[in-house]
Amino acid sequence: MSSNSEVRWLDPRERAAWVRLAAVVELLPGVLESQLRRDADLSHFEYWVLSMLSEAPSHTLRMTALATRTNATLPRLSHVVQRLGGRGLVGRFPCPEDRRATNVRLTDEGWTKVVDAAPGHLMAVRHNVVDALTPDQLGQLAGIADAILERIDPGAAAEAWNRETSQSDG
Amino acid sequence: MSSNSEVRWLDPRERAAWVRLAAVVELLPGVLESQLRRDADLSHFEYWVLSMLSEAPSHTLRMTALATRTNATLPRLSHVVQRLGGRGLVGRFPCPEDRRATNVRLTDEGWTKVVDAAPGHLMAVRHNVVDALTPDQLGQLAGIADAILERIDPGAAAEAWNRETSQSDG
DNA sequence: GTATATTGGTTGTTGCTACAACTATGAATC
DNA sequence: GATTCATAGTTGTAGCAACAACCAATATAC
Repeated sequence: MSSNSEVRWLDPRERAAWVRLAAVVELLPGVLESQLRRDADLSHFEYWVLSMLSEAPSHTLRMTALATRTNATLPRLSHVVQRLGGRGLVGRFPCPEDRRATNVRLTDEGWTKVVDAAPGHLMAVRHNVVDALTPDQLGQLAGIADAILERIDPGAAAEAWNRETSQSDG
Repeated sequence: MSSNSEVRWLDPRERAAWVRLAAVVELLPGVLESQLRRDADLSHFEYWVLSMLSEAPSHTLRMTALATRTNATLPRLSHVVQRLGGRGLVGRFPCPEDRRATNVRLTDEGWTKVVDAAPGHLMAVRHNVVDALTPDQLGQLAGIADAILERIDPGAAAEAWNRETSQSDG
């Protein structure tokens, strides 16, 4: 089915980079996950959801907007928001302007939750990633991750970049 | 519970790097996963397992060794190997030297499977990662990922490095 | 030689995600 | 204004992973 002779295998440099990235991608989520689970009873994705809401005007976002900001599919987000709603951390109500849409808003309890969880999570991110790198490496990482994102999700990469450079658009 | 004033928040540079890495970590597995699932009916982890076996002497490895090489826990590996065994891709038999241990060996069918799946997977890795980066970035990535691995799993990082530099030890 | 601890692995339970099917609203076409 | 298509989101099902409990075999202590 496949003729090996035509395949460009990875040379040692390429292989070294790929094996290490694969290990990071495999292990890093688990590390952050267990810190949050232990200290705040939150999954990393749940934290990200609450965090994005906490940065939004009125602590409110539409499902679709929240989905793109969290790199999630809509079904996945829907389930997670349902669970968070059951715990009283967010509220859901139909959008008055477009009645297909639903708005998600952080409750007071949810706000408290993020504020309490943030320092610990930040410490974990610092310890395992940010503070492990030199300033040069930090800049390199942004460029590298950007290049990869451009391949795996061209639209989202560009959109996220826009959001970041103009924080206050609708 | 937490006094915000003492927390060192991420500055824009740090935040940019972290947000992008988080997105990569969130999205990359799914991309590779669906390519393998579609083309070879294999999860990325299953592929990794078969691949590690294919590189081992006699296509055989003990569970614990296979677990460290795939960054997996033993329970997870056990389930996966059971499924792969059910599909006839690997065989399990007790280790004669230590009867607590079990050896896993790639079957002929399993070997064929990896060989057929490898080119497509390699193309995906090239397209989404390796070929997206400049030679400089490739070197930087290895260093960055290494630094992160050193934090999130010190022992394994060192061990993997040893394996890589001396391919033929027992 | 027996008791205890450690190592190597398996099995069961629970929770989350992916995928697919479905409902409802809005927009577009005729 | 009825029909068709697209958009926004929910719900149900199946499969995988994490965690904990468990069993078996080996090493160690006495």
